[in-house]
Amino acid sequence: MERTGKPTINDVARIAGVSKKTVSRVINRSPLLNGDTRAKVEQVISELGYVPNVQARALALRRNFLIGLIHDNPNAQMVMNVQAGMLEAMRDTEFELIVRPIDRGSSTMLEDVRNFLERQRLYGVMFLPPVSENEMVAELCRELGIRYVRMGSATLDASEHMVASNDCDVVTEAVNHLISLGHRRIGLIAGPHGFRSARERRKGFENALEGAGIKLPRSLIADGNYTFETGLAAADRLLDLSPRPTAIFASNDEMAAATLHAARRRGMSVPEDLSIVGFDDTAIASHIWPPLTTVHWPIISMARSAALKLLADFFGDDGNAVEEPSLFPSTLIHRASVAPPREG
Amino acid sequence: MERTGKPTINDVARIAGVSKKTVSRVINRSPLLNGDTRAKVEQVISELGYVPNVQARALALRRNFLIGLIHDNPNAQMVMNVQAGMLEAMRDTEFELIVRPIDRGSSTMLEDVRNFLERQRLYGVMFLPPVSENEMVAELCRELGIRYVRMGSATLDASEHMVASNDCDVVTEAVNHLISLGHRRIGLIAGPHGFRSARERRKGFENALEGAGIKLPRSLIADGNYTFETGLAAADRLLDLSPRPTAIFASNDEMAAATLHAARRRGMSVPEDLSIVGFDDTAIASHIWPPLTTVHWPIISMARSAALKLLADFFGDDGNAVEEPSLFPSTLIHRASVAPPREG
DNA sequence: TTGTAGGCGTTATCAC
DNA sequence: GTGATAACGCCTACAA
Repeated sequence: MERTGKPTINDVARIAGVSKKTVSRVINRSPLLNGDTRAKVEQVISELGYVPNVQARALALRRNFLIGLIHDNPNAQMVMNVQAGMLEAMRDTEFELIVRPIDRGSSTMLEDVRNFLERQRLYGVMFLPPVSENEMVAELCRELGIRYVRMGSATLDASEHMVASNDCDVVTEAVNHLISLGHRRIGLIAGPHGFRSARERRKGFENALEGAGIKLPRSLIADGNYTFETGLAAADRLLDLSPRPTAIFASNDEMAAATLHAARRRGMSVPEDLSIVGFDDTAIASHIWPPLTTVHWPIISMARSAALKLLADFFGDDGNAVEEPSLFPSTLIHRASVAPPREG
Repeated sequence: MERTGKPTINDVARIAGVSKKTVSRVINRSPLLNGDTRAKVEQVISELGYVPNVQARALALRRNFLIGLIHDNPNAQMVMNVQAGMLEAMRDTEFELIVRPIDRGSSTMLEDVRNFLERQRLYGVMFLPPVSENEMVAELCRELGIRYVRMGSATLDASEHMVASNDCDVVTEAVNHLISLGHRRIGLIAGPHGFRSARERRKGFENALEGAGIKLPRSLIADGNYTFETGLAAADRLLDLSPRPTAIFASNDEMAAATLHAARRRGMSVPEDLSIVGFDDTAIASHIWPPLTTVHWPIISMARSAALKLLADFFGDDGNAVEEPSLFPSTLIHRASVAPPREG
């Protein structure tokens, strides 16, 4: 009697003595259903251990319940936080998260994304920086008619497609803080050129100096690549200068940690000989000694919000739902890696 | 003429003047196909931009192309590395990765996993520790007839279901190294009780001391929870002892970093006043100052191997494929956080 | 409130 | 080699 494989809607219908459609109604909680019928069907469902087939459902509904996360981000903690935030929004829904790291750099990157989106026919996708900064992926989504949200360091798209932080302003705030402590020779370890976030943070840095009327020798800007190793090299370049900078703003924590590393390696103490400010507030920032003054951005909230934007149509019978914000202010976290310079 | 939505196999068949089945054969690279027919169909496919619908395919084939990753692991870098390793194995296949963090602790954990597996009908799942150590999830997979692989600190299952490291032995090696340098008072910051990895590492620690005939005061073992905060508290407890330990093995890097943090906070220098060994070789281990001596385990290789085990049936027309290993030896990485004790 | 017929886009069967 | 026809498991019309 028991066929191999799992029971289907037909089995339930047959055993419960009703039509498939009635079972379907039970599954989908149709309101117009006799209580007795429903009870009977539910009874059979639980006896059989029937579970609807999502693939068949997706086919019939012509849409599935998959949300994609596309990223080419080197920061593990950030990606995990994004996943956590998105999954929080998707909790108790039938949506699942499918992750797709891609290779920026690769010449076929855009084709890869296109293939992925076309094949999977996702309900929606989220893009993380830096790939999110690429206008062509947004264009692609529009062409394919697929819901998308981009995460970034500045507003690049319409509100329903964007969650952004205010990198530029918060860096200005951070550097102003250094200036207010008396620092004048402040170094910058910049991020990679292709990254919008790198540009924003650099702009914020320059705005602060300009606002304070400090003229900036070009040599006080060193290029990094958001990695520890490049941060180390950049820090060494800055610390080789004479006179040395008394403070360094590194465009992310990884490079800030490298700066600390470089300073210690040459016997300098932090913050006495050198103040350091990072960006991201990743685990390393609070775990190294001394703990890093850094910029915290609410990644989990941003990701949750992004997922909710993606799911807006799904939740949105009540069109008057509170609209999700698209700008998420970052904040400066004061810790022990910053102090006034030794010699005023 | 253009209907809304994407072209289907029917459109291709109609325009190419062949049957659906022929188109299907082209898609699936059936060998018995006239070259002309194939060329014509491929022409139409590319003109139309036709992409097969994976949901329909999944329905017809009665299996999909999704691999699940189930974890409740607090270590972001580890999870990301696992994802990277699995995706490496899945590259250029039509498989996709769907991630599912779960809440250990939750009383409905097992039910959640069951629902997830039953609904999604995945091709296979990978479990990360610590949930992978739970025998009931393996039991569940067997019951549901779903392919699974577990990752762990010791061999818990048959080779085709397991990728394991040798935590116990490598910790013994690490502690022997400390002993050979002259350390006698060696502290342990243990991991949480529920974790097999915590047990293995503790066992390795005890084996080394026993092997050297060192009797271990109970107070030299402090409990941690694999988090920075608990590591900090545990380290403080050990450093409050008198006499102090001259070396501490922390069961993971997070807690080792915390130990370093605690030591510096009280003005001790590392490794002069205290040697520290961690476990995991996460980014923080090499980035803090001094860089941590720690245990490296080949997570990416393990994850790649695990995915290949999952996909063995799929790849495995050639049954004589090289079998994937299931034991992956970890290695001790010597860095600057270890030195001989100050007073012999 | 419930059931029937037909379709979603693909693959398997088995003729031709 | 190729093509009707019938699954696969569900859902949306439209009837009853």
